[in-house]
Amino acid sequence: MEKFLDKLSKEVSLAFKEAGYDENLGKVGISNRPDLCEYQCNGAMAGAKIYKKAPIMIANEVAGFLKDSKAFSSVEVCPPGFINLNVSDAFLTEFVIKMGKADKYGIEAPAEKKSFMVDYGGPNVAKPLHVGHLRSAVIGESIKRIIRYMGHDAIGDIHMGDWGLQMGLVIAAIKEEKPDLVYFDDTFEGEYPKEAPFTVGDLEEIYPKASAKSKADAEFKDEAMLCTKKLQDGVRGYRAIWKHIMAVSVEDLKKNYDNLNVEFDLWKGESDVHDVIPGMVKYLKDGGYAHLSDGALVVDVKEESDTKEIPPCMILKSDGASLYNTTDLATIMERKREYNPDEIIYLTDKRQELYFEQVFRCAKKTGLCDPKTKLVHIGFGTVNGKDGKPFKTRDGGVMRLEYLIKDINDKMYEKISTGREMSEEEAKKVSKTVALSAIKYGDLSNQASKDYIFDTERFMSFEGDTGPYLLYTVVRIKSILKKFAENGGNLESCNVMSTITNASHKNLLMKLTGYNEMMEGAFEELAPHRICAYLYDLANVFNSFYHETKIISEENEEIKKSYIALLKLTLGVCEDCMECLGFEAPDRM
RNA sequence: GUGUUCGUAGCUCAGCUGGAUAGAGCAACGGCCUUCUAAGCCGUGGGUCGGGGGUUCGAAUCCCUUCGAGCACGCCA
Repeated sequence: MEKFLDKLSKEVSLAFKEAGYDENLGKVGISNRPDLCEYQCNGAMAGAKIYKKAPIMIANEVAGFLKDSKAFSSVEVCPPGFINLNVSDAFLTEFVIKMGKADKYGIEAPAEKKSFMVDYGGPNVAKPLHVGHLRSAVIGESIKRIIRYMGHDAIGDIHMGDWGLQMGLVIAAIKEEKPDLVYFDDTFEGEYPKEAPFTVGDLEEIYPKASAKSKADAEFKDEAMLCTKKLQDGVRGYRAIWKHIMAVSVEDLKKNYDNLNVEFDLWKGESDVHDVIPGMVKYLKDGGYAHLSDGALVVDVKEESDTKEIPPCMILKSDGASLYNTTDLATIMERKREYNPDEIIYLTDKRQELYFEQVFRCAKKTGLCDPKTKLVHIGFGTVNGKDGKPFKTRDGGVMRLEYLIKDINDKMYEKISTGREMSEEEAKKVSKTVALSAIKYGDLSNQASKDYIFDTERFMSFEGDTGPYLLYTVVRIKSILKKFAENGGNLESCNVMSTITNASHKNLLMKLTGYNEMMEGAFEELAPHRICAYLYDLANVFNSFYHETKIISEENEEIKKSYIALLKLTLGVCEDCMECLGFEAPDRM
């Protein structure tokens, strides 16, 4: 469905053309002076230079041709050459009526359906999630949903850190503590136990200890490296214990991501490409792409247009071992082979920007990646505490995501269960829903690339630009619709009609018309915060309308039904926005 | 050092490809509930958009410069 601003622009462009000017000057935008008009066109001023004519004259001529336009109820020219426009009720309501009937409120299926892979989450196996993992999960999930909503295909891949030294450290630590375990007996030929000899809790303790020990104890570090090698070489027992670590850890991760309403299609990791790395390295060598530099195997990725020094992309360390780059390149290769997507989107901390630039260039240059595949890195900023420094616990440790979420859930439960009549069970469920919106909206409403301050109190507030405020607004709408139905009203029979009763009514209609344009923008820029801003604006205009307008008690039956239809539309738009952001509203709160 | 991102109200942030008087929220103050959830709405105060220069009819936005902050810059991920 055509965008509303484009429809208005078409009208004005035609007037420019009729007046003898370039029709491209007729672009209409939302007014930045709502006290003067609803929409505005500044083309006359841009045209002044081209036609060597006073802008006010051009504007007046154009306005003359707009007199009969059905789209506008008023057209005014203001010095130096603004064309101020008010949209006619009929034109506006006609659009909203069409929008209400259209699939996805006027968002058309894409001309060309594309396939995307979204690489997000990126947790490390055997290590608990911390606040840093929040952004990747929340933003990535939203981007995946936006892509799907726009009618494209998206595969979400968690891309775990499940290989390399970190696993060797864990295995070495287990071995040290329980050297008699059958996994470490090289002569053992039977079947390994199905049960893991440890729990998630054990793993969470093992890793930090092992990591610290390896730094102080050289012997232990050597052992860890040996374990890593044995694992990678496929030694039976080491693979078996690794599988236990994976199973235990993945189960826990699933639980955690589940709590965030984040869902992955693929649970792949670095280990999945281990076997294809030798082939890839051979390909890079044989193709003449890679060469040795200071003992390491690298691919040059400099380009003439560079304004900065881009170091080569390292394929193998000087000791011949693979590294992050190696697995990422191999993953690109495998993704090409298995899915050949049109675009791969990576969500990581923005500090990895240069790194991904190197990897992308290398993948393109060497043909590991299809030339048509677009590789995109979305680097997000740091989550800071109230002091503006990276978010920490009170004693300065890393804040575990699980505890953070639990803390917010508990606080929200307290807030919701006091002063509301609600069963404990419902209050728990509702507070979890509201808490999730607080966390996700708090994160997503900031531009991804910027650092932001994680202020629990502010995010959880029901006032202002917060998730709970939006949910509250949606709950209000639901409540009215419920009441209407309880009073015997038929929701299906309600239609928006062309009467506009007051200013806030019109504002609501106008805000709704911007939906498809906003969503397309959010998709093109992969920017969930655009949806947040729209949702907040929409909630505000709705609340104004709500306070100015009695809906259930409206006596004119037709107008009442029109209001109800408008509420249904507003609710639908809000729900679709929230769906794209990855949270939802309860029925009451 | 090189590159890069950023600097907007007391605080947290918007501001799309340059447009009229720079916007929200929080905090402060003042109104509005016999009526659909007042967890709301309406209003008041608060700013040399870090500084300086330039391009333009017109700059928070584009260019240059300067100050300040963060981050990255081959064997970590």
